[in-house]
Amino acid sequence: MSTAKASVSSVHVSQDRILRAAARLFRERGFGGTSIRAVAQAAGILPGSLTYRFRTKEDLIVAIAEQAVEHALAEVQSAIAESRDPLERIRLGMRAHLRALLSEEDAVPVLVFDLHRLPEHTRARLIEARRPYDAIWEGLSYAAIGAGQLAAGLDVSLVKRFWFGATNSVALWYRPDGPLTPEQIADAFSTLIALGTLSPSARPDSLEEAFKAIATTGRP
Amino acid sequence: MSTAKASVSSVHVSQDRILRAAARLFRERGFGGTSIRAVAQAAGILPGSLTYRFRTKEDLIVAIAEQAVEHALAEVQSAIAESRDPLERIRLGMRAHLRALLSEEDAVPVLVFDLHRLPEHTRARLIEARRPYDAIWEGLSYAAIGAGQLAAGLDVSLVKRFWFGATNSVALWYRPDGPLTPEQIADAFSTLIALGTLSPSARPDSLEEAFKAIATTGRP
DNA sequence: GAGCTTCTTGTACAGTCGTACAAGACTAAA
DNA sequence: TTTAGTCTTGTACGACTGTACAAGAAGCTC
Repeated sequence: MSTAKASVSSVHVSQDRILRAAARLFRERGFGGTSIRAVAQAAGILPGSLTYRFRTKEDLIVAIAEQAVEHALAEVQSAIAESRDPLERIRLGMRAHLRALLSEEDAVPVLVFDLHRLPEHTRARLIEARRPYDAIWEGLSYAAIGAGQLAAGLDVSLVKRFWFGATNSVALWYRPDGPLTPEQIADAFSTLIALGTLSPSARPDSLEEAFKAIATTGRP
Repeated sequence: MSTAKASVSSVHVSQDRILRAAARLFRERGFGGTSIRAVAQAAGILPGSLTYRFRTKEDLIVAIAEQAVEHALAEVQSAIAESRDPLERIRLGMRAHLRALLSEEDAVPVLVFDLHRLPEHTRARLIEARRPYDAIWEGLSYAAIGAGQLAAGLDVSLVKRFWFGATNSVALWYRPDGPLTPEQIADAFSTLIALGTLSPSARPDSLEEAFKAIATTGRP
């Protein structure tokens, strides 16, 4: 990869076309359900050329993952730069995350949904590729906790899984011609996770009590 | 399927073994990544026998989906029978849903995560199979709204997607030997979506205002 | 145990899979 | 224009794919 990067711009474009085509197919049919030949055809090259660029199918999906991280990372970083308020930065970051997830960059959903069914070795490479992205969210979370904006007693890693799970799953039902824009969905989800859904009359007196009651004890 | 059901019990068991083996493989490797032969071997029969029972690969995944719905439906129905309070019934139902998702019945995650990448025709058959399950949740939602337990102004279908998205995604990271039981996770998620995550001091005065502000306008 | 149905077996087919590689076509520097 | 390096092509390999089917085994009813 790095050797190719040192080369001419026309090569780069082509590389990108291959990755886009592959990401789209992986997203639509899954990793196992997509053939090298199908990727090559979608990219407008012959299978042999694809093998030359990516020696194995695994190399291909790892390259896609790296592109996905690069893309999402850039989106999120530029989005959160708009504000200094930790909570607002999370909201803006989630907007960007969802935008990246739903954009034509099919690479992101591939990284989200195909990770768990890849060979162990490949999965490890992809998780490694995703690291910088995980790190940025780690930072955003701690900032909001430090500022006291999130309720005391919350299991932050569980909340993170909750939120990302909900947000990522938008890719499973979102249609570009649907009634809501990605930004609207992201904002709606941000509000839901911030405020909850109970009507005021049905809420308990002490939030702290309620939060401390959940998930504090482990397995029997 | 119905013809086989009229037969002997030993046949039934075998049918179930096939579906379990197939579901596990589909879950692990995806639909496209799993071969008929692999399923047959995992079930302890020869490929020919599998073809006899399920004429095509599509028939196989549809049968798995039907089993998934049957299983999850039974779990949820027996769980919600424990209470008459609409909100509590939703909490109990979600517990059951998550239990079904994480149980050894791999069929449920297959239905959740593989749906969107199947051929259109197959997808339609699976959505049809899932109908009774969707219906029961529809009923649970409306009951809670009718009882005024959910905040006014909420987009209920969006909340449903939010909650199911978060809950279903547990299957992507849950490990049986992890620190939390499915029930604990389900309850934690129920609390989160009920109460939100903001600290009391960071909450706005009027919930209604906040909820009405989200996702009420459509695309530009 | 005869007769009928249900299921399993083993093998076969035509097609596709991931990958390899010699041979040729490009491109850029010398 | 030569040379060296990069990339594409076309073809090939053995393994595997989903499905089909004749032949036989097993089970149930009478």
